Amino acid sequence: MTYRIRTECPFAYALGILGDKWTVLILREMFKHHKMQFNEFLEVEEGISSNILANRLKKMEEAKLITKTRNPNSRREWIYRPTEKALDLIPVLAELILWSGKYDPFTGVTKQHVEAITKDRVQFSENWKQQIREKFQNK
Amino acid sequence: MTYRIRTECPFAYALGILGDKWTVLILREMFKHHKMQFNEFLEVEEGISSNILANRLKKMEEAKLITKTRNPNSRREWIYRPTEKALDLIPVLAELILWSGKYDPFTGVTKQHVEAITKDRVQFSENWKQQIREKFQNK
DNA sequence: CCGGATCCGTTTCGATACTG
DNA sequence: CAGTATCGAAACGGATCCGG
Repeated sequence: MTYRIRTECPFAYALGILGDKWTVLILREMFKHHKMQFNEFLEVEEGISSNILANRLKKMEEAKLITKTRNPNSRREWIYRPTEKALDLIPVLAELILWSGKYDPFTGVTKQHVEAITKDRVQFSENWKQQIREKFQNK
Repeated sequence: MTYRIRTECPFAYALGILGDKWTVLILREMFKHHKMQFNEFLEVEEGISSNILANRLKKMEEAKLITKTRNPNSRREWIYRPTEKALDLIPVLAELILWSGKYDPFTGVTKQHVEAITKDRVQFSENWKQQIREKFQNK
C-alpha cells in the first residue's frame, strides 16, 4: 500500500490509490451504495477483513480522500465521508464502468447506463457527485 | 493479483486490473513510452523485479490485454503489444491524468495537457490510441 | 545478450479471535 | 460499533542461474 512511486509521469501518484483493490472497493461502496460506517464496509461481497479495512480507511484519511467524524445522534458511531478530492475520481470510475460494460461478461452495466455516460460524460459525473453530496449531507 | 471478485457491481471486474499497481505501471509504460520488451519494462523507475514482471505479463496475456510475439528481426527478442481491450483503458487513464493534475503536487501534468483532454475527451483518447497503434505496428 | 525460472529472506496480507 | 492482536499464508524483491 505504501508505494515509493515518484516519477514525472502524470498518473504515478494516482497509482497509490487506484493501484489498491480495497481502496477502490471502499470508494465504490461510498459512491454506489452510500455506505459510511465501518460495519457497512465490512459487509461487501468481496469480504474485506476488519484489520485491512481499518488500515485502508486510515490511509485514505491521510490521503485526504475521506473524513471521519462522530455521528452526533449516536455517540459511538463514526461516519466516513468522501471529500471533494475523492468525488473527483468519479469520472475515472465512469470510464471504468464503460470499459467493464464492453469487456466484462458478468458485468451489471446496462445499455441505459452506457448511454447515460456517453451522452454527456461531464454532466453524468456532476450529477452523480451531487447525488452523493446530498446523501452524505443528510446523514 | 488473483482476486475472487464477482459482484453485480459495474467495475468489479476491472478491479483485477486497475487494482494492481504493477499492471497499471506496465500499461503506462506501453502507452506513454511505447515500451514493448521485457528489459525495457525492467527499467521503470519504480523498480519491478523480473519475477514479478514475468508474472504480470503472463496474467495480462491471459486477460487478453497484451499479445506476445517474436521479433522477426532478432529471433531472441519478444515483443509485447497492447490489444484493443487494453487500448480501451486509455479513457480511464486520461481521467486519471486530469485528477493527478488537480491533486498531485509532484505531477508532470501541464496546462496544455489538461486542456487537450478536456477540450474533447473522446477525440483525445482516440488520437492517443491511434498513435500507440502506429508505434507498435512499425516495430 | 534476452527472457525468464528458481531460491530464499522479508514484508504484507488476511482470517479469526478478542477488546474498549 | 469500531477497531486491535495474533499468526499462518501469500506476495514481494533481490540475487542468481539457465536455456536459447
